[in-house]
Amino acid sequence: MPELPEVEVVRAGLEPAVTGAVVRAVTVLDERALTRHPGSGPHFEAVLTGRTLRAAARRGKFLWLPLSPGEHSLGDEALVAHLGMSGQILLRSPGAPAERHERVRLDIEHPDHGELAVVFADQRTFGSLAIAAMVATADAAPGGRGAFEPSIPSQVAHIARDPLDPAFDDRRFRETLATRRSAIKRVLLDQSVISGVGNIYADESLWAARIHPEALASDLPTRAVTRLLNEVGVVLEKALAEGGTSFDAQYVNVNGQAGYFAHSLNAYGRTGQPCPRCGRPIVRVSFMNRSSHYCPHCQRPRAR
DNA sequence: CTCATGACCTGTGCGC
DNA sequence: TGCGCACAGGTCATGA
Repeated sequence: MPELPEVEVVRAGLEPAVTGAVVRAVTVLDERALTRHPGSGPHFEAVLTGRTLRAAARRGKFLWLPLSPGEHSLGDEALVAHLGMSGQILLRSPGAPAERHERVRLDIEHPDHGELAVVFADQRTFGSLAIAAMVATADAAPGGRGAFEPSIPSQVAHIARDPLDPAFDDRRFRETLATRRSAIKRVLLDQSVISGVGNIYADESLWAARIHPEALASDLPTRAVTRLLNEVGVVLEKALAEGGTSFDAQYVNVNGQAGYFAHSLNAYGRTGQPCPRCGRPIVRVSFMNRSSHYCPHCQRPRAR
Protein backbone atom coordinates (compact mmCIF):
# COMPACT_ATOMS: atom_id res chain seq x y z
CA MET A 1 0.00 0.00 0.00
CA PRO A 2 2.13 2.63 -1.31
CA GLU A 3 1.48 6.30 -0.84
CA LEU A 4 1.55 8.36 2.35
CA PRO A 5 -2.03 7.75 3.58
CA GLU A 6 -1.76 4.00 3.11
CA VAL A 7 1.65 3.87 4.81
CA GLU A 8 0.39 6.03 7.68
CA VAL A 9 -2.55 3.65 8.16
CA VAL A 10 0.00 0.85 8.55
CA ARG A 11 2.21 2.88 10.91
CA ALA A 12 -0.73 3.79 13.12
CA GLY A 13 -1.86 0.17 13.20
CA LEU A 14 1.61 -1.06 14.05
CA GLU A 15 2.34 1.50 16.77
CA PRO A 16 0.33 0.08 19.69
CA ALA A 17 1.16 -3.51 18.75
CA VAL A 18 4.93 -3.23 18.42
CA THR A 19 5.97 -0.48 20.83
CA GLY A 20 7.75 -2.19 23.70
CA ALA A 21 7.62 -5.64 22.10
CA VAL A 22 10.62 -7.95 21.98
CA VAL A 23 11.57 -9.75 18.75
CA ARG A 24 11.68 -13.44 19.66
CA ALA A 25 12.33 -14.88 16.20
CA VAL A 26 12.89 -13.71 12.63
CA THR A 27 12.25 -15.82 9.53
CA VAL A 28 13.40 -14.66 6.09
CA LEU A 29 11.54 -16.66 3.45
CA ASP A 30 12.76 -14.65 0.47
CA GLU A 31 15.99 -12.67 0.49
CA ARG A 32 14.69 -10.38 -2.25
CA ALA A 33 12.83 -8.64 0.56
CA LEU A 34 16.22 -7.50 1.89
CA THR A 35 17.61 -5.68 -1.14
CA ARG A 36 18.23 -2.57 0.96
CA HIS A 37 19.76 -4.53 3.84
CA PRO A 38 23.56 -4.46 3.88
CA GLY A 39 23.92 -8.14 4.71
CA SER A 40 22.51 -11.63 4.19
CA GLY A 41 19.22 -13.13 5.35
CA PRO A 42 20.85 -14.98 8.25
CA HIS A 43 22.64 -11.75 9.22
CA PHE A 44 19.32 -9.87 9.24
CA GLU A 45 17.74 -12.57 11.41
CA ALA A 46 20.65 -12.59 13.85
CA VAL A 47 20.88 -8.82 14.20
CA LEU A 48 17.15 -8.37 14.81
CA THR A 49 16.45 -11.26 17.16
CA GLY A 50 16.28 -10.23 20.80
CA ARG A 51 15.91 -6.50 20.11
CA THR A 52 13.05 -4.43 21.52
CA LEU A 53 10.92 -2.37 19.10
CA ARG A 54 10.65 1.09 20.60
CA ALA A 55 8.18 2.93 18.33
CA ALA A 56 6.65 3.03 14.84
CA ALA A 57 7.73 6.05 12.78
CA ARG A 58 7.20 7.28 9.24
CA ARG A 59 8.43 9.91 6.81
CA GLY A 60 6.79 10.00 3.39
CA LYS A 61 6.42 6.37 2.30
CA PHE A 62 9.21 5.04 4.54
CA LEU A 63 8.46 3.34 7.85
CA TRP A 64 10.89 2.49 10.60
CA LEU A 65 10.85 0.82 13.99
CA PRO A 66 13.61 2.18 16.27
CA LEU A 67 15.46 -0.64 18.00
CA SER A 68 16.94 -1.07 21.47
CA PRO A 69 20.75 -1.36 21.38
CA GLY A 70 22.08 -4.64 20.01
CA GLU A 71 25.16 -6.58 21.04
CA HIS A 72 27.33 -5.25 18.24
CA SER A 73 25.61 -2.00 17.36
CA LEU A 74 27.71 1.13 17.67
CA GLY A 75 24.84 3.65 17.70
CA ASP A 76 21.07 3.75 17.36
CA GLU A 77 19.54 1.54 14.71
CA ALA A 78 16.10 0.93 13.24
CA LEU A 79 14.26 -1.68 11.24
CA VAL A 80 13.37 0.22 8.04
CA ALA A 81 10.48 -0.84 5.81
CA HIS A 82 9.32 0.33 2.41
CA LEU A 83 6.23 -1.23 0.88
CA GLY A 84 7.19 -0.55 -2.74
CA MET A 85 4.26 -1.12 -5.08
CA SER A 86 2.63 -4.10 -3.41
CA GLY A 87 4.01 -4.56 0.10
CA GLN A 88 1.85 -5.25 3.14
CA ILE A 89 2.62 -5.45 6.83
CA LEU A 90 0.08 -7.62 8.62
CA LEU A 91 -0.46 -8.48 12.27
CA ARG A 92 -1.35 -12.11 12.72
CA SER A 93 -1.77 -14.62 15.52
CA PRO A 94 1.28 -16.67 16.45
CA GLY A 95 1.67 -19.61 14.06
CA ALA A 96 -0.78 -18.19 11.50
CA PRO A 97 -0.43 -19.85 8.09
CA ALA A 98 1.90 -18.11 5.63
CA GLU A 99 0.42 -15.37 3.45
CA ARG A 100 0.49 -15.91 -0.31
CA HIS A 101 3.47 -13.59 -0.86
CA GLU A 102 4.98 -13.73 2.59
CA ARG A 103 8.67 -12.73 2.54
CA VAL A 104 9.63 -12.12 6.17
CA ARG A 105 8.02 -12.88 9.52
CA LEU A 106 8.85 -11.51 12.97
CA ASP A 107 7.53 -13.30 16.01
CA ILE A 108 7.21 -10.69 18.72
CA GLU A 109 6.13 -10.62 22.34
CA HIS A 110 4.48 -7.58 23.81
CA PRO A 111 4.31 -7.04 27.63
CA ASP A 112 0.57 -6.30 27.45
CA HIS A 113 -0.68 -7.97 24.29
CA GLY A 114 1.32 -11.19 24.36
CA GLU A 115 2.61 -12.94 21.26
CA LEU A 116 2.03 -11.69 17.74
CA ALA A 117 3.35 -12.32 14.24
CA VAL A 118 4.40 -9.33 12.14
CA VAL A 119 4.24 -10.45 8.51
CA PHE A 120 5.85 -8.67 5.58
CA ALA A 121 4.17 -9.82 2.35
CA ASP A 122 4.94 -8.40 -1.08
CA GLN A 123 3.79 -9.64 -4.47
CA ARG A 124 6.15 -7.67 -6.71
CA THR A 125 9.16 -7.55 -4.38
CA PHE A 126 9.82 -3.85 -4.89
CA GLY A 127 9.38 -3.37 -1.17
CA SER A 128 12.05 -4.21 1.38
CA LEU A 129 13.16 -4.43 4.99
CA ALA A 130 16.57 -3.45 6.32
CA ILE A 131 18.48 -2.64 9.48
CA ALA A 132 19.97 0.84 9.23
CA ALA A 133 21.90 3.21 11.48
CA MET A 134 20.16 6.35 12.68
CA VAL A 135 21.68 9.71 11.75
CA ALA A 136 20.82 13.20 12.98
CA THR A 137 18.14 15.19 11.14
CA ALA A 138 19.43 18.30 9.36
CA ASP A 139 16.89 20.59 11.03
CA ALA A 140 17.04 19.02 14.53
CA ALA A 141 13.27 18.32 14.42
CA PRO A 142 11.95 14.79 15.08
CA GLY A 143 12.58 12.41 12.17
CA GLY A 144 8.93 12.01 11.22
CA ARG A 145 5.44 11.04 12.40
CA GLY A 146 5.71 8.81 15.46
CA ALA A 147 9.42 9.60 15.89
CA PHE A 148 10.41 11.25 19.16
CA GLU A 149 14.07 11.83 18.46
CA PRO A 150 15.75 14.16 15.95
CA SER A 151 17.15 11.27 13.97
CA ILE A 152 16.37 9.36 10.80
CA PRO A 153 17.56 6.06 9.31
CA SER A 154 20.54 6.68 7.03
CA GLN A 155 18.60 5.22 4.08
CA VAL A 156 15.83 7.77 4.58
CA ALA A 157 18.04 10.81 5.13
CA HIS A 158 17.74 11.95 1.50
CA ILE A 159 13.92 11.91 1.65
CA ALA A 160 12.29 15.30 2.17
CA ARG A 161 9.76 15.81 4.94
CA ASP A 162 6.16 15.17 3.92
CA PRO A 163 3.38 17.78 3.90
CA LEU A 164 1.74 16.34 7.03
CA ASP A 165 4.96 16.86 9.00
CA PRO A 166 4.82 19.98 11.21
CA ALA A 167 8.48 20.60 10.31
CA PHE A 168 7.78 20.61 6.55
CA ASP A 169 9.46 23.69 5.11
CA ASP A 170 6.92 25.52 2.91
CA ARG A 171 9.33 28.24 1.91
CA ARG A 172 11.99 25.82 0.79
CA PHE A 173 9.42 23.91 -1.27
CA ARG A 174 8.41 27.13 -3.07
CA GLU A 175 12.01 28.05 -3.70
CA THR A 176 12.78 24.62 -5.11
CA LEU A 177 9.78 24.72 -7.46
CA ALA A 178 10.92 28.07 -8.79
CA THR A 179 14.22 26.55 -9.94
CA ARG A 180 12.83 23.38 -11.53
CA ARG A 181 12.37 23.51 -15.26
CA SER A 182 10.43 20.28 -15.46
CA ALA A 183 6.83 19.17 -15.29
CA ILE A 184 5.15 19.93 -11.98
CA LYS A 185 3.97 16.34 -11.65
CA ARG A 186 7.52 15.08 -11.95
CA VAL A 187 8.56 17.41 -9.13
CA LEU A 188 5.62 16.30 -6.93
CA LEU A 189 6.80 12.72 -7.37
CA ASP A 190 10.40 13.63 -6.47
CA GLN A 191 10.71 12.35 -2.90
CA SER A 192 13.73 14.55 -2.25
CA VAL A 193 11.58 17.65 -2.81
CA ILE A 194 8.32 16.61 -1.09
CA SER A 195 7.68 13.09 0.13
CA GLY A 196 4.65 10.86 0.41
CA VAL A 197 3.00 11.83 -2.87
CA GLY A 198 2.70 9.08 -5.49
CA ASN A 199 0.82 8.71 -8.74
CA ILE A 200 -2.70 8.73 -7.27
CA TYR A 201 -2.32 11.72 -4.98
CA ALA A 202 -0.25 13.69 -7.49
CA ASP A 203 -3.12 13.43 -9.99
CA GLU A 204 -5.70 14.20 -7.31
CA SER A 205 -3.83 17.23 -5.95
CA LEU A 206 -3.22 18.66 -9.43
CA TRP A 207 -6.89 18.19 -10.29
CA ALA A 208 -7.96 19.94 -7.08
CA ALA A 209 -5.54 22.83 -7.69
CA ARG A 210 -6.57 23.02 -11.38
CA ILE A 211 -2.99 22.66 -12.60
CA HIS A 212 -1.96 20.72 -15.70
CA PRO A 213 0.41 17.87 -14.76
CA GLU A 214 2.91 18.93 -17.41
CA ALA A 215 2.94 22.62 -16.58
CA LEU A 216 6.52 23.71 -15.93
CA ALA A 217 7.16 23.96 -12.18
CA SER A 218 9.22 27.13 -12.53
CA ASP A 219 6.43 28.80 -14.51
CA LEU A 220 3.77 28.37 -11.83
CA PRO A 221 2.57 31.65 -10.35
CA THR A 222 2.91 31.99 -6.59
CA ARG A 223 -0.82 31.60 -6.06
CA ALA A 224 -0.85 28.36 -8.04
CA VAL A 225 1.95 26.95 -5.87
CA THR A 226 0.08 28.02 -2.72
CA ARG A 227 -3.08 26.34 -3.99
CA LEU A 228 -1.21 23.18 -4.90
CA LEU A 229 0.58 22.80 -1.58
CA ASN A 230 -2.70 23.35 0.23
CA GLU A 231 -4.53 20.79 -1.92
CA VAL A 232 -1.78 18.19 -1.45
CA GLY A 233 -2.30 18.48 2.30
CA VAL A 234 -6.09 18.36 2.04
CA VAL A 235 -6.07 15.33 -0.27
CA LEU A 236 -3.59 13.39 1.89
CA GLU A 237 -5.51 14.16 5.10
CA LYS A 238 -8.84 13.19 3.59
CA ALA A 239 -7.44 9.95 2.16
CA LEU A 240 -5.90 9.14 5.53
CA ALA A 241 -9.20 9.78 7.28
CA GLU A 242 -10.86 7.33 4.89
CA GLY A 243 -8.25 4.63 5.47
CA GLY A 244 -6.38 5.08 2.17
CA THR A 245 -7.13 3.97 -1.38
CA SER A 246 -7.79 0.30 -2.09
CA PHE A 247 -8.61 -0.87 -5.62
CA ASP A 248 -8.22 -4.50 -4.63
CA ALA A 249 -7.17 -6.68 -1.72
CA GLN A 250 -3.56 -5.62 -2.28
CA TYR A 251 -3.82 -2.39 -0.28
CA VAL A 252 -4.91 -3.07 3.25
CA ASN A 253 -4.22 -2.08 6.83
CA VAL A 254 -2.43 -4.32 9.36
CA ASN A 255 -5.66 -6.29 9.83
CA GLY A 256 -6.13 -6.87 6.12
CA GLN A 257 -8.94 -4.33 5.69
CA ALA A 258 -9.33 -2.03 2.68
CA GLY A 259 -9.67 1.78 2.76
CA TYR A 260 -12.53 3.78 1.23
CA PHE A 261 -10.82 6.66 -0.56
CA ALA A 262 -11.21 5.04 -4.00
CA HIS A 263 -14.81 6.32 -3.87
CA SER A 264 -13.56 9.89 -3.40
CA LEU A 265 -11.21 10.01 -6.40
CA ASN A 266 -11.91 12.85 -8.82
CA ALA A 267 -9.34 12.19 -11.54
CA TYR A 268 -7.14 9.13 -10.96
CA GLY A 269 -8.41 6.06 -12.81
CA ARG A 270 -11.48 7.94 -14.09
CA THR A 271 -10.56 7.99 -17.77
CA GLY A 272 -13.59 8.94 -19.89
CA GLN A 273 -15.80 9.66 -16.88
CA PRO A 274 -17.11 13.19 -16.31
CA CYS A 275 -14.94 15.67 -14.42
CA PRO A 276 -16.81 16.26 -11.13
CA ARG A 277 -16.24 20.01 -11.59
CA CYS A 278 -17.11 20.71 -15.23
CA GLY A 279 -18.62 17.47 -16.52
CA ARG A 280 -16.21 17.02 -19.42
CA PRO A 281 -14.38 13.70 -19.71
CA ILE A 282 -11.20 13.01 -17.75
CA VAL A 283 -8.34 11.98 -20.04
CA ARG A 284 -5.45 9.63 -19.47
CA VAL A 285 -2.03 10.23 -20.97
CA SER A 286 1.25 8.37 -20.68
CA PHE A 287 3.82 10.22 -18.59
CA MET A 288 7.09 9.03 -17.05
CA ASN A 289 6.28 5.42 -17.98
CA ARG A 290 3.03 5.60 -16.04
CA SER A 291 -0.33 7.36 -16.36
CA SER A 292 -1.58 10.86 -15.71
CA HIS A 293 -5.29 11.53 -15.36
CA TYR A 294 -6.59 15.06 -15.61
CA CYS A 295 -9.36 17.30 -16.91
CA PRO A 296 -8.17 19.12 -20.04
CA HIS A 297 -10.78 21.82 -19.50
CA CYS A 298 -10.11 22.62 -15.83
CA GLN A 299 -6.37 21.97 -15.95
CA ARG A 300 -4.76 24.14 -18.63
CA PRO A 301 -1.03 23.96 -19.43
CA ARG A 302 -0.64 27.61 -18.45
CA ALA A 303 -1.79 27.72 -14.85
CA ARG A 304 -3.37 30.79 -13.37
C1' DC B 1 24.07 19.91 -10.15
C1' DT B 2 19.50 18.81 -13.10
C1' DC B 3 16.83 16.05 -15.97
C1' DA B 4 14.93 11.85 -18.34
C1' DT B 5 14.82 6.97 -19.05
C1' DG B 6 14.84 2.17 -18.14
C1' DA B 7 15.49 -1.77 -14.82
C1' DC B 8 13.80 -4.25 -11.14
C1' DC B 9 9.30 -8.07 -10.20
C1' DT B 10 4.59 -10.68 -10.20
C1' DG B 11 0.00 -10.81 -11.45
C1' DT B 12 -4.37 -9.59 -13.86
C1' DG B 13 -7.32 -8.42 -17.57
C1' DC B 14 -8.05 -7.58 -22.28
C1' DG B 15 -8.17 -8.46 -27.38
C1' DC B 16 -7.32 -11.74 -30.80
C1' DT C 1 -8.90 -22.06 -24.09
C1' DG C 2 -4.54 -19.98 -24.86
C1' DC C 3 -1.21 -16.39 -26.01
C1' DG C 4 0.83 -11.91 -26.01
C1' DC C 5 0.58 -7.42 -24.52
C1' DA C 6 -0.47 -3.43 -21.62
C1' DC C 7 -0.79 -2.05 -17.21
C1' DA C 8 -0.43 -1.64 -11.85
C1' DG C 9 0.12 2.33 -5.87
C1' DG C 10 7.81 3.07 -6.29
C1' DT C 11 12.66 3.73 -6.15
C1' DC C 12 17.14 3.67 -7.84
C1' DA C 13 21.14 3.67 -11.08
C1' DT C 14 22.86 5.51 -15.06
C1' DG C 15 23.43 8.20 -18.76
C1' DA C 16 23.34 13.00 -21.19
